[in-house]
Amino acid sequence: MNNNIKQEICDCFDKNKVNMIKSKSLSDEIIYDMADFFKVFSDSTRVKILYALLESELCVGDLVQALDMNQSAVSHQLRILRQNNLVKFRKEGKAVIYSLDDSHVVEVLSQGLSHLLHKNNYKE
Amino acid sequence: MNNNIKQEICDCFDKNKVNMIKSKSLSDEIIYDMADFFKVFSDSTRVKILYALLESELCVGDLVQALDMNQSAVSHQLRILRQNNLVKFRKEGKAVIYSLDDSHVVEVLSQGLSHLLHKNNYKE
DNA sequence: TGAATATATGAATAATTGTTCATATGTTAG
DNA sequence: CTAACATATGAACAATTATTCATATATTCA
Repeated sequence: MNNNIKQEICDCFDKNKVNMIKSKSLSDEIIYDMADFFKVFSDSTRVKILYALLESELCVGDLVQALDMNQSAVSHQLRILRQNNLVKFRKEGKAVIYSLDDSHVVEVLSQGLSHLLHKNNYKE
Repeated sequence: MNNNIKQEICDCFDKNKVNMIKSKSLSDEIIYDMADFFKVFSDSTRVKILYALLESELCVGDLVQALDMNQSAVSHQLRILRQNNLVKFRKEGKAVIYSLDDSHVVEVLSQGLSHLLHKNNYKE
């Protein structure tokens, strides 16, 4: 057995390590875009909307009913989802019908859910 | 007076659809936890920290150098990452060495990245 | 012991954000 | 045309949040 395991000592202000990290770091642009992408999923109203649209396309009025929320609040959040290309819409008469636009949405949501189910115990 | 009543319910209101959505909706508890989970990834400082830790475990001082940020700001964000079980730490002398705690972190980050790379064109 | 170092934290501040209210836009029916 | 409806939006407000400054805690070393 090899007891001579080299301990990884934290050499603070170790230029080599720091420079390696710096050289592999993503550009600020990508970092900010990434944070913004996840920010869209960080509001419960938007998550509710996305989960509802996972089941079916819906007009704004039906979304308002299903989520039991203020119409204006739903509209404002739909705008954010639209601007981030997570939902698309078509008009049908007076109604505007929203649906999921991005296949990543499903994956991101299910990843978040599986993370929580793994960590927590939710009762029925 | 009240001859200007705003209607909350639209004509396209589809009871069956709405009830179906309601019956399949997640509990508020899960929704809030999900939003909170993604909220952790919605700040650029935290994303930077996580990406750095993807390369190597790092003490706080090295993180501060690598990200070129205020020590206090990094510490505050590390606390949030800790509280959400995304990073773990061990002490080694005066230093506190952080590393990724959750396998989901890698998946979530790479999903966010692949989403952006598909959507955007980033220059070298 | 006390100085030096590494990290953490409370308070203050500035910036961002979600909701609500009121109203605007756009569509259809009469 | 006008009325009614469906949705969108601007402004105001409250709540949240990230950062900074100052300081506290904890560890090592002389």
